[in-house]
Amino acid sequence: MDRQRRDRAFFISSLAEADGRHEQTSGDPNPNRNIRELDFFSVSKHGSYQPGAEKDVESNDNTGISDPSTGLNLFTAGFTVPETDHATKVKMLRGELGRLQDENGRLSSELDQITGSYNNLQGQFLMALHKHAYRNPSQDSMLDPRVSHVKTEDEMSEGSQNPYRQQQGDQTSLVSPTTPEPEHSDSKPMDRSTEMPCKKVRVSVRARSEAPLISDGCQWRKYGQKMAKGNPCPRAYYRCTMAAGCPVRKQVQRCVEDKTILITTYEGNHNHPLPPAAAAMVSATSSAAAMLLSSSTASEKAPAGSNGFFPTYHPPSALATLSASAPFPTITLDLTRNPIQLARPLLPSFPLATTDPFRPPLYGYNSQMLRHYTYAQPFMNLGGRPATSLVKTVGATVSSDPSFTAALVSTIIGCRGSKNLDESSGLSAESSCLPRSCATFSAI
DNA sequence: CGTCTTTGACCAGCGC
DNA sequence: GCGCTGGTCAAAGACG
Repeated sequence: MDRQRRDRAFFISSLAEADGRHEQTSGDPNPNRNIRELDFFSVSKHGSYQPGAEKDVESNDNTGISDPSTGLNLFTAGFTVPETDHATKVKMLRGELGRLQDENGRLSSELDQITGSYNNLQGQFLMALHKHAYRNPSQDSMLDPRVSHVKTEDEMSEGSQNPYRQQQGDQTSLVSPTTPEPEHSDSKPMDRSTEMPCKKVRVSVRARSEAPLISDGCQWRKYGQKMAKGNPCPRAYYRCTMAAGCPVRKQVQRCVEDKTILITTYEGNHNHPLPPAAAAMVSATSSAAAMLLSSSTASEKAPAGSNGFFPTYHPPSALATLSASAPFPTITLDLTRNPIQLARPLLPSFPLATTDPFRPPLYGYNSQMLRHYTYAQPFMNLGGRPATSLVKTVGATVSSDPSFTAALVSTIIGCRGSKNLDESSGLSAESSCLPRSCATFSAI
């Protein structure tokens, strides 16, 4: 392997040398550009390129380079450098460089296709999971039977006896899960089952804020306030006003133990595209939820060993916890904890950037999860309390109940607004998105 | 004047 | 059945 690194270093060094000598004739305004594009090979075992490495070249055995992290043989063509004719040398090196660039582009394209196919398949898999759970509610042994068969919005509307809602024609018709399920009406289209009937799954976000609200990018209208038992601070009720009939509601209340902590609980799916900040909020929650949902399976797939860059997998529950014992299954995203403690344990054994093709394969995570994880950390406050972990229990619980997993995914990850994540928020891999996502959780 | 917040009342679920 | 609690409504007031 060391020999291979030296060969690569020699090749790059030779190319730079030759390119520099003929820079004036090549007409290339950026003579180092090509070298930079290949420079990902130059990392030595010490983590940096060794300028003098080429001096240690003992021989060029033309065996090629097989990078174990990619399984690719990117330097297979054996070539020798004539020492007498620089023009021939440059010509050959340029030809080799062009070939490698073509191959690099082709591989990048293939990687994009594979990544896209993977994400597509994962989406189909989650959809299939959800449909299966919806059609087989009897298998929901873990959950409270009240939630085991989650009603569609139409079913819930039909079952509502609330005169206010009937009067207003509120399509969202939030009905308590204990409401008896109405008889099915043939007049209701059955294809509404695809609408992810999992409204009652909730996402709770804990964040330190002296302000009465945290800004999450959506527009909210306060419609009520109540004193909750056991908490001297009132609980405020908000509904989303970004679109008519948007069923999303949230509750805001201060933590009884620490009044600097604001607990915001979201419920329902947005029926409209999300603004960038809100999309970032959803994405952060999705990230935590996704990792939570994948914790048990990912831990099985994680590689046995670890190194400094790909640490051994730890469940993400230090940040996100999930409770199925509550009246509604609730994911709690705790942003009050110390990010330094959380950064490594949250980081599963997968690459963070899918744009880098020279990383190990994805262990059950799609690119959105990975990207969102990377920027989910900055808005965590410092100075939090020690992290607690419910994860193993949660992970086992979630993995043992596909219906709950599907419901959770469809509510938080597969919500109708979430498809706008990357479109509206620009939450691609660009690091420039970080400040915006951070602002998502800033106090207003 | 339109929008938003406040707040008392109402409703449903749950436990006793 | 009754009381408690959580959630919601809508009239009234505040605000720009």
